[in-house]
Amino acid sequence: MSERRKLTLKDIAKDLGISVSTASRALKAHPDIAQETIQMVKDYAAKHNYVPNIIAVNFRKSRTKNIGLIVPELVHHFFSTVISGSIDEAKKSGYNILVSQSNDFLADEIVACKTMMASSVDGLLISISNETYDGDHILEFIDEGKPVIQFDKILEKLPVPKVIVDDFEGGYSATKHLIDQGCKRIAHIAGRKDVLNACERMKGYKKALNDHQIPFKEEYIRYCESISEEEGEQFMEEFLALPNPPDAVFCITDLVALGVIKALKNKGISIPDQIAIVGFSNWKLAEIVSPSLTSIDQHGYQMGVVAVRMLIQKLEDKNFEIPDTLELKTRLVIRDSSVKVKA
Amino acid sequence: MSERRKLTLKDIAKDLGISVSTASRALKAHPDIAQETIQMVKDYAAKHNYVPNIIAVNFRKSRTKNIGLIVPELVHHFFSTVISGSIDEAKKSGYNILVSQSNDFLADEIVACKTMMASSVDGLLISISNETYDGDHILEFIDEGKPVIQFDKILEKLPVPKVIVDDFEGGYSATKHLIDQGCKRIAHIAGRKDVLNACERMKGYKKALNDHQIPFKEEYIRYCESISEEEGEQFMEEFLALPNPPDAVFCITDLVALGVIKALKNKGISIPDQIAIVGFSNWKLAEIVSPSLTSIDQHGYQMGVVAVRMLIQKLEDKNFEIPDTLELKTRLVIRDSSVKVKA
DNA sequence: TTTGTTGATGTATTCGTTTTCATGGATTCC
DNA sequence: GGAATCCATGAAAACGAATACATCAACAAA
Repeated sequence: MSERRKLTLKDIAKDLGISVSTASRALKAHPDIAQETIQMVKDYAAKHNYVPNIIAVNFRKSRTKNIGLIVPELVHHFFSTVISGSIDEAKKSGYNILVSQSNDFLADEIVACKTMMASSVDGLLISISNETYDGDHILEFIDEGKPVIQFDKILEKLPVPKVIVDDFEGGYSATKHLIDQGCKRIAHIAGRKDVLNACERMKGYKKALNDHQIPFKEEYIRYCESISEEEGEQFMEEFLALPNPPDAVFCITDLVALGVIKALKNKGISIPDQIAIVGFSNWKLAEIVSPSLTSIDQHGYQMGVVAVRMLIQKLEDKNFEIPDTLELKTRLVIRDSSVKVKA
Repeated sequence: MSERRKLTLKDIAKDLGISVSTASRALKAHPDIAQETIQMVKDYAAKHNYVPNIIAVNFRKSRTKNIGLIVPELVHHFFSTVISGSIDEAKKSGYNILVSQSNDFLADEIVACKTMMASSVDGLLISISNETYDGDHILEFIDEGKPVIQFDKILEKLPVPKVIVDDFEGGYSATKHLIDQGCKRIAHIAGRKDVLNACERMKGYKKALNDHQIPFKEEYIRYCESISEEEGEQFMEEFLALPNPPDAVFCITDLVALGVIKALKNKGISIPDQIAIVGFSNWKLAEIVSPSLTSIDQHGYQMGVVAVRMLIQKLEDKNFEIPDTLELKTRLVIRDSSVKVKA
């Protein structure tokens, strides 16, 4: 109904008897413009509720103020935390976040990249899929002069800055915590050997054992393929069948730990007294399961914030050099699944 | 490095010795243009990898192809499902989704609306906060000629189309399911009386009781304020203290059901044999808890898809009339927490 | 031949803002 | 008194695509 055409600079100029350029400059308090003129224009603009046409501005500046964000999965506690952080941080500088998901398929990831390119984002944040071993589709952004930052799941060989969690430290502190609880036979259900994050956690695990004179035993190791609850359950059953079963399990992720808990409950084995458990990622479910699950928090929100902040710095100042790798520390969140009552 | 300036229509026109307008029209196969010319231009464009400058196009058409999406909480299983659906659907038509969250505060919601307005979205999808009883900030979009659709949590009095879940039916089928299991004393932990969804579920609950000649008893009703696990636990304890405790509980949400389960486990009461439980929303946790939780699925993904589809239809065709209210049916997902073994 | 019609293309304007490059008056300097 | 220097402003040209309107040839109808 109120078909009021939007007020433009031209309207202001005409009404005030000045030129469009003066109006434009006055609004940004350009030093060339007289103080009174600036006041006059600003007052007029405020009174008539002038708001610059952002589409025109973006066109003029050839930018969109949109930042692309590609994650493997959107309906996922960790990633939605990251998204939440990036949106909040981007908003502060007037940027928007466009989210897309790869479903952990390379093909979808490539499509997502193309879509982002087509909607002409100013820059890209990406956490790669499990299938991504080559980053040509990502490098295209660089070719177009659009900065890119990788986060969490990264392709190490890509010459693109990275924001990651210190998985090594996380693996170390999870394992050390179990050692501190008096555990001697600590198993590890790991992720795929070709996924970087998983390897780092494994390294942390090994280092912690080593630092405390506990021998590493291959029989206490299993590798997940799909990082599922079912795998956790199955591997735990295998561990229980060993002549000398472990007294603790460090799991690559909370979901796997859930499977482990299920297997132990089925056998009537008490957690943590007989077997202590630590997960990784600190998902919502860690609070929810019983017993509640000790886990490693990855500061997803913070990761989103940091990644966006660096990208925007680069966007606003071409000369800004994004640090090559930024590692966030993890945090051990102790809950019931790992704390042995002191005898 | 490759500082290749982007190919524009002007370049094509010059190289081909035609005018810019002919080039433009040829690319969209305008009927005025000769077939050979169309072919020639298209071939050239394909060969030189011409991609129209979307920022210029959007400017010319005064649109952004961005759709705003405001939810109470982003890190939330149901809402991220909705987001996932809307993003996927929007992508099909070349639209982007800009997500923002209100944290269930009115003030944040207003800010989010302003941000959306400032980034000049073409339309808005919104699920209101718990504090929103007045929609002036939402009507502003209508004033600006930008279509709006409410979804899930809606303000009924707002003259703005709504996509909702049939909460009444959900409440009814949850209750009926418990009745079918042979339960006679069915309690309901409800939501706030001033929240529409909660009331509808309550109505469905009452109707189901009534249809099966079970008297409604106020003593079996509790109202949550914050819809928390703690409330579920506390109210369940209150129920247990009754002279004649319920043999089933229908909870406003899965999280509340979780609290109920916790309370029952503490008391050593068996689920579902002594007390059966049904939740609502079918969050991830429903599969995870033990016993797994019977719940009502709200088809979040589908809701996102539908809402976006209608908004886009309106955007592409001003004359399209969005139906005033679209109700999606719920689905009862039966799990262990409610199925009594037949004696 | 003249007029009308159609088909294919070109010209010019527009969208709203920013920015480069004048312009012209006032002041200062020699 | 003329040149140099400011200062404040305006005029105009971008940015890239879409489009209303103009042109002009070829051909058909009269």
